[in-house]
Amino acid sequence: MNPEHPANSEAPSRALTDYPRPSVAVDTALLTVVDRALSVVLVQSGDRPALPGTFLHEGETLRDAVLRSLRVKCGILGLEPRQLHVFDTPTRDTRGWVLSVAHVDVVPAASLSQDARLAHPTPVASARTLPLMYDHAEIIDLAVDALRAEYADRPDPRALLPEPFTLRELQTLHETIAEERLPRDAFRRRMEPQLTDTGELSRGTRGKPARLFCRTPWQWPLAR
Amino acid sequence: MNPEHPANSEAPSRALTDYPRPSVAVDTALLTVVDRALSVVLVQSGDRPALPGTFLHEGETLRDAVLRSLRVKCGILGLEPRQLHVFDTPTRDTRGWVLSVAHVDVVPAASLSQDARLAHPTPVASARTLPLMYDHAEIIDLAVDALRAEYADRPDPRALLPEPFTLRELQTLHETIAEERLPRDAFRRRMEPQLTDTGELSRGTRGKPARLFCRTPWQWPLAR
DNA sequence: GAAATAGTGTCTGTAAGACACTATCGG
DNA sequence: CCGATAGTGTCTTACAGACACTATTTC
Repeated sequence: MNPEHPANSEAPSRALTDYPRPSVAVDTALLTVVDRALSVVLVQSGDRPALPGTFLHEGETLRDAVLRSLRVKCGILGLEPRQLHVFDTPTRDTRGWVLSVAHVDVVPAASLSQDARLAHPTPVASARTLPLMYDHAEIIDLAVDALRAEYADRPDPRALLPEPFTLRELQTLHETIAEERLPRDAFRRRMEPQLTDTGELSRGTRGKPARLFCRTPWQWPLAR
Repeated sequence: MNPEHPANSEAPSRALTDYPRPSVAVDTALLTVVDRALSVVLVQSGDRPALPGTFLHEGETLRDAVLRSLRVKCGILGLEPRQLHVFDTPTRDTRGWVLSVAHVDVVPAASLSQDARLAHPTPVASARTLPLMYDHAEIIDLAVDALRAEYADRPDPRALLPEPFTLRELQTLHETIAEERLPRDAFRRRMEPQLTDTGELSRGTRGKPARLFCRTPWQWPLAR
């Protein structure tokens, strides 16, 4: 923002609202992991699947608009949306001049199973084959990249796993997000110092019981 | 964007423009390196220094708005703005509801010395002490972080150095951006494979003449 | 006991930092 | 020759990947 706006440079007495303004929307790639598949929540929008989104209301922050759209369209609460990119092609929406601020958010699958009519988790591999609207395929790619970057060095930073969990469960989650196998010993060496050992062991599983861990309140930059 | 917009869900016949819309601005941290100092271009805006910015015009992309603001306010052409973040606090501008899309762009110092009345490169360390407007201090921090990330692994990706250049010149530039000394041999080992040797040598300098290099058209991901 | 999984130890290759040494210019 | 800078070689340390071995449970 800058005071050298139209109201100053052309006609100081005119209000900002005398100049054309775009509609501003938010669209969110809500990611989750169901059954070892990295998935994105799609809603039905007219004849096509689409990411949940809404228009920004007056006096509302982008974050609040995202949370509102997820609440209304997916019945989801309490998340941490993160901005990805503003899509601004003037012709991207046939109804008029619309900017869309793409977001990513992440939620455990257990939190969204309330109403399958509203929220439809779809594996991202399948979603890529669907006729999505506007820039939604691109938003999904940006969201997945952002999630992978978050999970590259830290154990489950978005709290997808219920605590406590074993290292095996953590590794399976990270492999699902990375979409590749990870070396077991290197994974353990990197993650174990960042976890808190509960002292308890898993029970009822096949094989040797595994130690159970909790997430450690985040420390910068991997304190020693 | 999503068809479940107000015009659909509340009153199908009403147009998008019947609903309140924000003004959308762009603000750009235009970074450069002058005289071994990482600097940001400030313009005078009313009584305060500020980042160059403008309001988005109808039918214009954010990129074009950034380029227009740099052209009009700094006399600069031909750059590559990159989005950083959308600032959306409803009360951040006293004149009304204004969103600002923060950008970073980078330009060689030689390209902006045309009109000192318009463009004022200021070392970022000094800029941090100034009473900047709105969120501009935060934008500068985001811009510097983005620039550092770009320069961490690649030789002068924003083409700040005129070609050809010596490894010493390249290292001095990278040290200025990182604001720390870099180990000479490790820097050489990492950067030299990513450069093209011109076969020429520097002349007229003190000490042994250095080989002159050009940037190599970018290869992913450091091909071997 | 067999199968399965957890946890640990060791070797090797790579890359970075530290350091030293040689090479070649201007003065 | 001297100072200064360029360029190269080597040693050490850190860490990731590969691999193997031991430990402890269920069936």
